[in-house]
Amino acid sequence: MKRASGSGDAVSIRMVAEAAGVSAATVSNALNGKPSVSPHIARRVREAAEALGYAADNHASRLRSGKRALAGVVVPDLSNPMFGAFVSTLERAARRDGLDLLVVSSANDPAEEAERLRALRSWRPSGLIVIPCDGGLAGRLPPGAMPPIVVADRIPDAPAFDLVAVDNAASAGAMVSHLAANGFRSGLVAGTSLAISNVRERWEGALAAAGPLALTMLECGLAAAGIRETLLARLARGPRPDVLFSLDHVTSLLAFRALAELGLRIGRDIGFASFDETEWMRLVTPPITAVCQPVEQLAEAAWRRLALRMDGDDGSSTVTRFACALQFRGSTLRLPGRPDTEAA
Amino acid sequence: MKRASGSGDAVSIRMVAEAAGVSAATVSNALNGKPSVSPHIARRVREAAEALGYAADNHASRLRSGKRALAGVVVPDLSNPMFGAFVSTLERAARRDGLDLLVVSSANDPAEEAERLRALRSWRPSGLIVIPCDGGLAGRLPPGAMPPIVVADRIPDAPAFDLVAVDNAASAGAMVSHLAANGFRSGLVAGTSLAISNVRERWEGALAAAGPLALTMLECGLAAAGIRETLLARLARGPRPDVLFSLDHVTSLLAFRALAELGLRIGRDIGFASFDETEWMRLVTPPITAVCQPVEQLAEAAWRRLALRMDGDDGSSTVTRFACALQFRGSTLRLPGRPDTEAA
DNA sequence: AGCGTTTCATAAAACGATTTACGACTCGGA
DNA sequence: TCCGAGTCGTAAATCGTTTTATGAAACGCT
Repeated sequence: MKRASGSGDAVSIRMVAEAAGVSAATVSNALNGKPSVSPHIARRVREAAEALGYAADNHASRLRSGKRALAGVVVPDLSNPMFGAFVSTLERAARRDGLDLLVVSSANDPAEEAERLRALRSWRPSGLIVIPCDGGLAGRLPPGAMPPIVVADRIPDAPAFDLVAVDNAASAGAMVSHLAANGFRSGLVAGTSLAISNVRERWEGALAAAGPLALTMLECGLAAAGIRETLLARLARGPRPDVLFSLDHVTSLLAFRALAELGLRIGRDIGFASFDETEWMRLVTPPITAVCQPVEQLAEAAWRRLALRMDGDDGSSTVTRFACALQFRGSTLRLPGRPDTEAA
Repeated sequence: MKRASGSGDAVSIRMVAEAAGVSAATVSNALNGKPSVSPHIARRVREAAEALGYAADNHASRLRSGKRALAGVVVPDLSNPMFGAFVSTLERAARRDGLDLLVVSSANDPAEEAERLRALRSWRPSGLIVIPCDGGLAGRLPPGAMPPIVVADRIPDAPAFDLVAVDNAASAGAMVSHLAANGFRSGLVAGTSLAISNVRERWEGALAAAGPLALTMLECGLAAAGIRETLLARLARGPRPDVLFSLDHVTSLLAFRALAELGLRIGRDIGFASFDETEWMRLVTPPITAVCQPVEQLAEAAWRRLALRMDGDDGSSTVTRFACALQFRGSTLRLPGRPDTEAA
């Protein structure tokens, strides 16, 4: 049988040595391609290793050699497709550099995040990529030496980290310009909370680019139920905005449903745009205009940055921002009820 | 500064020992709560460890003690939300048992899968959970001793593994019964390939439960472009089926678009149901009837099974199947063009 | 005081690999 | 024949931790 009970009966370098009739050191040298072992012996060793199904124990190997072997990544929630894609890309990049990836989730909970960082550190990873659950990451690092850390997507309060993120302000601004150009005159901007850096940056960027478009911010909170309530309340009473711009995909989803619930037809009664694209936005009728975050680019860049740090670059911390692509779709065509008021 | 260059300058047990004025062994005993160390000394050690920010090196620890510390999980594609949710649940379960999770992706490529299994083994994980990319997993295990393996979601050709999966046949059957009861008389069943066990089981289950509903299978292949072409070709010419039942979420997505492209109105011109639910199905109009796979249950069950094996259970391999919930929605209401032909 | 038990800290031996330092051997040249 | 320079394999030291075996001190009892 191939399967055995655990790792206790794994074949060690000494067994290979014995089988090949050489010393353990020679086995190590041969398998690691050291030139100081003759081709004849090297072949014998390789054959013995093959026959026994030997694979060096990474723990022992790393312990003695100190070579890089692991990197860690902390995300707020793996079941979020965006983070899934992020980790997926990261994993491929790490593998290219011969590192394995320890993946942990903070469940969007600061305490959990601190705990997971602690646990991660015991594996002595050569580097860490973190998508923090809030701005307070710096205060949650375990005491003592830490490997280089690259922060992605969310902006920490302390500027002491390398940061790779999306150009929130510019992208939100571009979207708002598009809305203004299409004749929308009043906009409701919905997001979870301005305490979240991404949301704040997007709101500020939108505001700065608003021009003739009058914008109002609506903070909906972090819980799904609360978001729904807040949106329904605001849309049901008071003057109806020309267009709704939601600043994250969770709010977008709930907003989409709220609009349906209220009988507001997207593209006819009200315009709709989303920061952050998910699959359904292309499928509904009309399809939803959205800001697409370049997740793969983010992950690639984060890894590149980390690779530099792991190679000893100790320059001051950098900020890398990526532009988002804008997908203009049917949900933000000019409103039919309004005349063309383009002020060119 | 808190951040240091790498793991080279990490504080070791000896430094703690020196700081506390005791031996390394005592530090180890104290921190691991061994009763043989007096409360007075234990406190001194804990304080010293705290002050220096000491955390034991897991590699050394695992090497010497042989205690369980890592488990591995192999998925075909982390950016697939279903697998993301699976890994997410798994990670929480593993943590509960004090294990960290090494996550790797096989990119749906058998060669890559073999490679990743090899790499994983060098970490001497106490257990492995694998969602194989095809049935040939057994042939891709690296030679030599392996830890216990639980296979999830996809069914391997060789029956030598513990298996945790969804009850494909029964669920597809239940869906087909629903369709038949709603008066649909001809159905097109679309899936990637019958060579994939999940698809095959679903098709066979559907067929067995068809009753008065005449079913045809349409294999669309694995590439997105090919799936689209095949669907368009089949739907454009020949007799139009009353209902389309797609057997996986990728095919569902492409089918949804193909129907739109052909101008076929779901729920009016043709019924539509999907095996596997994704977010958009609740959002489009009409919403799509779907079979919902209990991903979290799958992950929990897979971990429970693995935990048993890691505890030394060496009974013969088991198969655990889970029923899926069916969500009946607007896409499979009785077709308006047809009379009620219910054969009570 | 003498002696058997307990209590508690430590020195030393692992764990499985890599690296260092050394030694045996061959070869070429004078 | 003898020496210096290469080749190539190995014994031993080492990484940071846990475990085992040992022993010193304290205590209770006669």
